[in-house]
Amino acid sequence: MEQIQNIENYLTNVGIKPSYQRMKIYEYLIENMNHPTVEMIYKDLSPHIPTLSKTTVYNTLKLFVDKEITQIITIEDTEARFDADTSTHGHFKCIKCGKIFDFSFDKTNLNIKQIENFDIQQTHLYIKGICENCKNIDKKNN
Amino acid sequence: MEQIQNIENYLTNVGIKPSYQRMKIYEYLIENMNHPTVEMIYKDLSPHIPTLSKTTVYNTLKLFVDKEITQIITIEDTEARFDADTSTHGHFKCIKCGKIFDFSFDKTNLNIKQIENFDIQQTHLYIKGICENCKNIDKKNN
DNA sequence: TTTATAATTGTAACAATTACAGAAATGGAA
DNA sequence: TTCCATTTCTGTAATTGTTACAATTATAAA
Ligand SMILES: [Mn+2]
Ligand SMILES: [Mn+2]
Ligand SMILES: [Zn+2]
Ligand SMILES: [Zn+2]
Repeated sequence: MEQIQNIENYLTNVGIKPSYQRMKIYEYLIENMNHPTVEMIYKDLSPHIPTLSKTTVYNTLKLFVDKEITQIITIEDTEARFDADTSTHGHFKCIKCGKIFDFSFDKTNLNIKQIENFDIQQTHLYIKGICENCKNIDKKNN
Repeated sequence: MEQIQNIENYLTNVGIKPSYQRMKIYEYLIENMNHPTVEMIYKDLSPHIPTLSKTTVYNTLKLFVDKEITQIITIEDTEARFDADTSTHGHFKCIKCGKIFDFSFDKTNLNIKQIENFDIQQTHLYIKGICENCKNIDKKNN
């Protein structure tokens, strides 16, 4: 209710006309910070917005990315994931359970010499491996 | 000539039967460290191997990745890129000229707390922006 | 040479994404 | 209100990167 009100103002402030679909999709993104795919967003919102088209999900996300209120996570090469948290932070993907975890890192002391005169606009750190929970499950089974 | 000989031995050592196609594709990867796409590899090798199939390029790259002599670079969400340098190193993509630059970074001082008990297998650092050359071109035009 | 196995090829299938044209909604001006 | 222009949304078709699969070809041992 009030959340929607906030979203409406927020979208307006960044120059996006707050249509019902756009508000619902943005609301979904901030309530589900688990880096959803287009498919997940569409599947979950369809019951509540029966007329929703997958094209609208694609168009809306592209608009959000253009206006820089959403970032694309390409940690897997199969399909894109979306994140309403546009701050620079890292992503860990567990190859066992598939879950994607956020983590923060210090990009100031990366000490990168080769590109020090380059103009940096986006920094993405992707780490793959096995999360603590899956590690413990593995231990038990051995 | 001799290069091919080395590649033949190298592939054999990592457990890959060195067919002509596989040797040529691996040779292409180490001679073109510009992180080619499947399309680039296929286009460039086709004239020299007229019977080459794009499926063979896909199959061969998957085999190289499985045997860990090649890594997949997913810096763009459109198509996969391949890198015969499997060491942990960063990639910078210039959004003007599209070129992808390698750089080294010290992953030890990233200071990541949230995933310190996780089992890390791969680390990918992708940075996007404008390279020095394109920056200078921009300056001249303003 | 025969025969089994592995590698390659070409086509079809698939899945994610984009293009596009028509329908619906929106927001003034008359 | 009605009319009209513009924007947004929708559904389908097209496109693109990738994978599945069956048939062909190459390889190598018996
Ligand atoms: Mn995130
Ligand atoms: Mn590289
Ligand atoms: Zn896990
Ligand atoms: Zn450049």
